[in-house]
Amino acid sequence: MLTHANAQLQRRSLQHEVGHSPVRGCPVWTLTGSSLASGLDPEELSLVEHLVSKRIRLRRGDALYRVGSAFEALYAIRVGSCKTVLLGRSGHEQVAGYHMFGDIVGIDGIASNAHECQATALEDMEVYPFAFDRLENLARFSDRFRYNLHKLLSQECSRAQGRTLVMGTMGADQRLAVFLLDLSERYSARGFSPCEFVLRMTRGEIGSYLGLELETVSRMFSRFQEQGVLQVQGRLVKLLDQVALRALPG
Amino acid sequence: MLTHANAQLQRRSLQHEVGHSPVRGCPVWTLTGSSLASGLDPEELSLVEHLVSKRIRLRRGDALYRVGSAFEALYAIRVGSCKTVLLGRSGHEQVAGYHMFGDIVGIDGIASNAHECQATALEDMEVYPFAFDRLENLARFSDRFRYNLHKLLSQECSRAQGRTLVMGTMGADQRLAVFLLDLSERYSARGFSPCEFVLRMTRGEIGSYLGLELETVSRMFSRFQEQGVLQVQGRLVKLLDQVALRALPG
DNA sequence: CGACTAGTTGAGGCCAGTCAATGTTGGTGG
DNA sequence: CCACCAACATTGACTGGCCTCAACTAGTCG
Repeated sequence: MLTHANAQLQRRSLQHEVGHSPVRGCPVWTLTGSSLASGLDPEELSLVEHLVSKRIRLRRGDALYRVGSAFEALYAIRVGSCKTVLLGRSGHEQVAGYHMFGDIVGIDGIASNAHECQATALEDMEVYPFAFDRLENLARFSDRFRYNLHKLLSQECSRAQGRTLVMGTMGADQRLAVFLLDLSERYSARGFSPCEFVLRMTRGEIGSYLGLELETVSRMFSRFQEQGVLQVQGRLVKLLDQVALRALPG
Repeated sequence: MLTHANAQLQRRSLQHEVGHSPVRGCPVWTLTGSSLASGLDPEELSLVEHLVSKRIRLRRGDALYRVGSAFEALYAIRVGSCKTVLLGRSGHEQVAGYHMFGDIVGIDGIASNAHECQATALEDMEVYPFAFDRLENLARFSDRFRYNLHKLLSQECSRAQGRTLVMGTMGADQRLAVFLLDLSERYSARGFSPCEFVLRMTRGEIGSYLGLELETVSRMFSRFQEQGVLQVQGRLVKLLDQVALRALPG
């Protein structure tokens, strides 16, 4: 109950901050918040906006796309958050990413023209689809937009590569610390508190994302709390000692 | 001695296969072998070729670029192979990738205009630099090339993401199996034997790449040999039972 | 030859996985 | 309003896989 109210509050405060028209308007704020539209002049921005023809609503648990789905578009998240899940053979699955409003998902489909993972809403969502052929077309005319698109793709690489370093060299406590600091930074970049936020994932999903078991994640939360580094109550997390948290990873 | 002769042989046989002009010529074969130039018509191909102005030679151990180097170009590997290494703070480092001739390296620099890892030659190399601003420019005019470029970037993402799955969910034996099968496939795609090849990395580098210690890698090699799955002699690997190897992961 | 690097193998310890029991939360219907 | 249920979370005990430390071998180069 409290957590939900908190989310509401956050959402409202963001809307205020970026000062966008509350509903139905063009998704300017979604885009300017994203890397795709940064630095575009008004004319280019207008072109980008006109790529958006509809808005997709998802309920918690719904899939935006599934493994093997034909790749048609990138999706800008306007409201809510989702996870992307990779399926290993034998049903073994792993959370590949966590995406919040302002993020762009669907990049995994470009390589093979079919999505390689499944995107599942962690809460009710609204996303704007951008047909990829039209994005590519736009990239032909706008130097800046092309640059942004390349940067977006490249950043996705960097992110994934950073994760391999985390998974390959760090212990459970370090991994969780990195995860929390990443969340903190991303919330902060969106105008929210970097010290207090609500997790949208279960312990199991966090563990899957970090290459750990859910029990281990739970234990690490408890240990951090004992050490006074943070405070946890279910999915509500308060970071008390960011310095200590940052000192953990090597 | 034998291994080196083997490499020589392999190299010559490839040259034969793709039928390129043996030396000094334009790097057509390098490009057509790569994803960047696939499907281009002769005119476009010519444009790509003209992007190449020089050839860089590296000796084993030399760095093609270092962490923090200004990002200027992507590099097509004509001869040899290299590793890319990420540096965690506190000097901890991790091998991020292994790249052989026909591959393109340097993508890690796009996101922040500076390289995020270091590329080090594992043997003597020859690479062709492609100034990135000129690549971007070309991407403006050629739809097909733009598509290839996006695909290249996206594939890099997929590769990294696949690695996180390996590192997050698999045991030491499975990781090594995946690694060997990946090598096998890549050699095979270049016209070499998928069953017999020479590793260009030390046990320590393989371990770093897989998130394991060098002793563990060594032990896994020994175990596989005991089981009759493969045969190892130093860096020369012969895959005897690919079925068993493929059955391991998943 | 000696110094060095790469690789193999063994012994022991620790971190995280596994199994299992219990506690907590949120939603549903009597 | 409360009982009930399912999903989520916590905690403990035990196990095992991988890391760590260490000794030894093989090949390389000045």
